Amino acid sequence: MELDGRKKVILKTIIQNYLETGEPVGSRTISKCSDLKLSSATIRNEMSDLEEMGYILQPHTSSGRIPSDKGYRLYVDELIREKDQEVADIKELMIQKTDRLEHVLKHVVKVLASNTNYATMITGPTYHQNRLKFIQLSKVSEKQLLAVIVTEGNLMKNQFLEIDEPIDDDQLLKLNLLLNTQLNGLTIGEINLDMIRNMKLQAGIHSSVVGSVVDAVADAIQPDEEDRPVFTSGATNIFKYPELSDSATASELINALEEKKELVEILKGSGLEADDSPGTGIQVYIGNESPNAKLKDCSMVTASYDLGGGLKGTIGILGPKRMDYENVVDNLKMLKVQLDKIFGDEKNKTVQDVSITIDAITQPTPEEEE
Amino acid sequence: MELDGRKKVILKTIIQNYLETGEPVGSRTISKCSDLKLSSATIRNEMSDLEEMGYILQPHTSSGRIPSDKGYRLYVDELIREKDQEVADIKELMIQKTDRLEHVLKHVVKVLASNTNYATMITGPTYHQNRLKFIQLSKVSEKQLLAVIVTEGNLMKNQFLEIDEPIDDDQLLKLNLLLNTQLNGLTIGEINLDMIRNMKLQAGIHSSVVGSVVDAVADAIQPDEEDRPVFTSGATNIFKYPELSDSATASELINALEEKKELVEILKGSGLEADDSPGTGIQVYIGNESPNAKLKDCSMVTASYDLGGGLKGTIGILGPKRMDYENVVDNLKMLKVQLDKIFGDEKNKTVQDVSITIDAITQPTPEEEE
DNA sequence: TGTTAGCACTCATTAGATTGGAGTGCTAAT
DNA sequence: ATTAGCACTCCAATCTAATGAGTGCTAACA
Repeated sequence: MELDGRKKVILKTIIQNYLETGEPVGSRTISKCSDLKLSSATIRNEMSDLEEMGYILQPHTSSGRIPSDKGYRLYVDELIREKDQEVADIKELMIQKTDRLEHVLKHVVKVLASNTNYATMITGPTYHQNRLKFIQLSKVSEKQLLAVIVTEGNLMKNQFLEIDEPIDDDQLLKLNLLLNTQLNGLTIGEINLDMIRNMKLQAGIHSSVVGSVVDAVADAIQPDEEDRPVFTSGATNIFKYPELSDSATASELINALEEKKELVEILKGSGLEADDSPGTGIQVYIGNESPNAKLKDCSMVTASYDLGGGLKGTIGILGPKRMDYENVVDNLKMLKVQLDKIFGDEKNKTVQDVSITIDAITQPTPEEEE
Repeated sequence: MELDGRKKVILKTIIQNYLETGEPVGSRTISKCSDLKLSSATIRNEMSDLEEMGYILQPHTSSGRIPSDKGYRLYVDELIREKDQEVADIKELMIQKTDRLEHVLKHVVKVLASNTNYATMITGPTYHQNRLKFIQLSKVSEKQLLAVIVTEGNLMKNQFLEIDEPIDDDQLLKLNLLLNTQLNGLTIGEINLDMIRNMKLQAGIHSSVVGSVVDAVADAIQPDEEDRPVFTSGATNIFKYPELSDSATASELINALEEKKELVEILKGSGLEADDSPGTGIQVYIGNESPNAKLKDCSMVTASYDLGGGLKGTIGILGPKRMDYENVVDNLKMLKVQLDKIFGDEKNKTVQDVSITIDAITQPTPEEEE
């Protein structure tokens, strides 16, 4: 059997109708609202075919049809192909310039959640290859040093170091010089034991400090994948969709949103695969296509964002299978544009804002616009 | 009418029974399981009295009785009085020494949630009066300075400052000296315009830098009450209690847990009032006693914790009114002991661990025990 | 006077039975 | 190829009756 034009139109109508109502849709409904002037009987025949082909299914004999995962998939693919052509028309999102990326991210999920009425999530960016840029040891008290480590993306980390014996200003200066000359511009992978031994040798009595600093560096430069920041919003939106709001399903979904670790896993995966479908970077998972079994009754749309400077993260939207894909995809595209607007223009500034969990940095040039 | 001993026993039995089952409890049940050898008829009379006094109520004519808020209140007050006498026997909680307080807090809510089967939340500590301890400006690049600001609790903040004209090492040293001598030991309230003007004068051409630094200081020292860290866990536990898991209620509760801002508000309030009931620092809100209308169908138990060094925060447990108060109170007490164990012994170390949102600090003396 | 047994009554819950209607599949006519 | 018509299916909503846990009250009892 072949999926001719008419079948496609009917399928599309069925899906759109189902997206709105959430109820199985019958032949008569289609016959009325579709542009095709066909009687319900004809539609029935077509629907019968569509069912045979696996695009729609019947919850029970003699109820209307609902789209199958395969049906959704066809619809979404088609939809996204169309969307690719259009230039997304950007309604202005109310993202204000805030002083920390963390805030922006929180804001983004919130806006997105209230815009779409689905649950949303976003992961903070990661750096591919983080290089050391600057190290500074300062003496805070007799036996305590403060190490400040700055990496290329201006990710910062502070750490106190206890020292056994006092160190004078001159020695500290030398130590700083040593650390900076030796380690500057390196990634964690490039620091080897040889170098460390070498440095320890040169540092003399303060070799233990070098060890501590290197440890701190390792930490700063390779931030825990484990507690990569994830923000979620609109979890309660799930309750707006009856098919998801029974106690068991809702519990499972909200649990999934709560388990940040799993969430990161899912979103990370999405980000990678996004390379497949070029152009948009938007991925749609329908039902069982999802990497996580918990989400088998939902759909999830993810998009990876890129703030330049190697900063990449992922946004996700979680909703029922009968999600308004069109709106969601639009929103995500719009969001990308917005983020670019905010962060894209000045590379330096962008990167500056980005020390997420690790540090609080305020906008260097405070252009107020509240 | 008077609340004699027998009535109290009966009330307690009713409540305990209801805590377990969640079902209205009838006279016959009480007559069987209570130690008092009384017939159901007698119990009925007593129950009738208790109802008249407002301690219990009937969902509808001819169903068993359930405790009213007033009944719970009596029970909880009595219970906590008892508990105060006992020394809580501490089952070892699986809190490991982690390297960041943030992790500890996250862990605590998680453990507590799985221990109690309720939803839990915790706010990070705040400082009452934050004093400046150390300021360091370093040159990162030609036109960029890095300001590191450390306050008394070792709360740290980094901030980049853009400068218009280059500054040489000597000048930087002077600037550092100036800032430290002038501002050291002050709270934000103590820095006045006069001082700033004075400093700007002394700084000469770099007066604008002083301004930026002072701004950064203000930020660091008075961290946003707004985005005080709050962690929640076990939100899905509410689905374990039928009386809370209908779609509307669940949605409202989970929403309440999601709205961190409101949550902080609630918990902050609790912390303050905790002074009333001395000794425990544990507060119980039953139903409408809660400061937030959203929680009117639940109970909430809060405890403020104190890590020394002016570090105070609040833990909260949210569950149905028929919450196992005894267990919850025990758990909270135990937790306090645990937290003290971890953080209490060495003041310095405690405070060190605490730069929560602002900075990542690892344990200065890494006593591994994994 | 406090306690108990017994009885009539209430009312939420449950299971069955009934019905209405939306929808299908099939067939025959157009 | 399309459509009208009819018989059939089955979910969902409504009603009914039965069940049973629980109460309040009264009268008897220690």
